[in-house]
Amino acid sequence: MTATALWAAIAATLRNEIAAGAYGPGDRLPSEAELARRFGVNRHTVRHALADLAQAGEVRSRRGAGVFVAAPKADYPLGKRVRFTQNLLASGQTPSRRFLRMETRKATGAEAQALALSDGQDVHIVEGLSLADGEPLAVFRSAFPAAYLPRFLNDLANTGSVSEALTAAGIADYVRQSTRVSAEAADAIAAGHLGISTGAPVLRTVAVNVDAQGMPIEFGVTLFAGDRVTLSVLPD
Amino acid sequence: MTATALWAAIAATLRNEIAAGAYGPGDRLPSEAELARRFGVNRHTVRHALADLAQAGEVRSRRGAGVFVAAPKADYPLGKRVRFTQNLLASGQTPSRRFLRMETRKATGAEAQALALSDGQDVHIVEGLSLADGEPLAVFRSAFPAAYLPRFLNDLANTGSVSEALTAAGIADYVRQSTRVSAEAADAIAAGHLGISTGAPVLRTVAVNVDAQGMPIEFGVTLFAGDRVTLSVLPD
DNA sequence: ACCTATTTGTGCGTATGTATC
DNA sequence: AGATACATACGCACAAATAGG
Repeated sequence: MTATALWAAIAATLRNEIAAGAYGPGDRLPSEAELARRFGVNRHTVRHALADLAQAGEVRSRRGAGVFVAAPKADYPLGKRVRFTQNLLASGQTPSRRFLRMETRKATGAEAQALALSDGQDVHIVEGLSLADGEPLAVFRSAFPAAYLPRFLNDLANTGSVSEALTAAGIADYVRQSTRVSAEAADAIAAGHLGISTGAPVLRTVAVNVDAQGMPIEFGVTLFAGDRVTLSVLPD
Repeated sequence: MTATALWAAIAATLRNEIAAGAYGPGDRLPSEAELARRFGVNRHTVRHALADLAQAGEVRSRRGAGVFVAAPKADYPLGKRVRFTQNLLASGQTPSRRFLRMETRKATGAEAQALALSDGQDVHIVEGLSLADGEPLAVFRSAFPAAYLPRFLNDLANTGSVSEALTAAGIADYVRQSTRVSAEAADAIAAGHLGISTGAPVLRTVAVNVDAQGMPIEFGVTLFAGDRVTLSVLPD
């Protein structure tokens, strides 16, 4: 009597080895024939195990080429703090940002409401991409109240970091006030930026971040590539 | 060269016949041997097709018994006083729940890990729909540790409320330990339940809830219709 | 441009185990 | 207890896609 099927044991072994880093994302696993020899089983048994991994999205097979470890979804915590860079560094990925557009203009209705601005006030708009290991993860557009942050765009252009630009303006810390998450199909523009196909699922987050005094500092809309990101909601 | 694989053609044929009503929910399909004779293929080829249906949740096989059509879109047991207190909805809608399936079985690896169970322990499985104003919002599957909640399914069936069933087991309060949110395309099953088209974006949440002592009580996966739901993440 | 070895995909046949009826 | 039905596993063969020389 076997408590667990052979193929299940092999699948578990491969999962452990992938988790342990024996095979990294993008690496090719040994061929089915090799694995069959190694485990002393028939190739079909290995295939059953690999099918289990593939169904869970952990590997991807290409006929004629091999079976490759899939890139893990970046886990993006939605805690109190907003720290894109630290989040990704913690998961072993190298984050980067590419700014696509910066400008100062009058706030739209939604922006003014979210930032508690009166009508006709200016906001700094920053649009760009967030990348992990060079792969686009998300496209964002954020609005900051210009009256409170007169030199924000200059500082941002110089440092390339939102956090540093805010620090330069005397805002040492800012936290998430609210975030709404929804799913939608990517339009052509978002798809182009994220390198996915139009209609592919994306996560939309709409967030308001405030400083230590509760003053709204940032109103941001972010679209995450659905196949590359998981948002984690964790109690603080 | 076959444009489509034999097993894929057989899977498509079976899907059509199920959709056409040749086999209704709960009905048993012809045995693998019969299907193999009918299609003039090896039994393994039929199994490949059936595995495809099973993976999509359209059929469910029971060793020794047969393969049965799943997805009773029709009604199922239902308690009346359903208390679905979720802060996910804009006010003014009347929430309800419809339970599709309840059973007790051995925990899968993921379930055991999330609930901190040792191998081979039983879990109660509850599947169902969450609705607002009669419109399906989400389809969920939750696992509860059977050892700690021996009478849970009875209580749930009697009360129709997860909260009340947990209260009856002495668990006055349980809180979210972690929730992960991702976006994906709806498969045929989820699309059918949610009344959306296959491939439409859905929100997947994977949550672990714990009791006051930190004991994992519920491991739940929920798929929300992307165009009907926004999840709000608010600091406590 | 072509060939070849490698690798995954499909399909068949057989045998045995195990759960259900 | 026996028959039925699904689950697992092995072996063989060929097709199709890929990669490299």
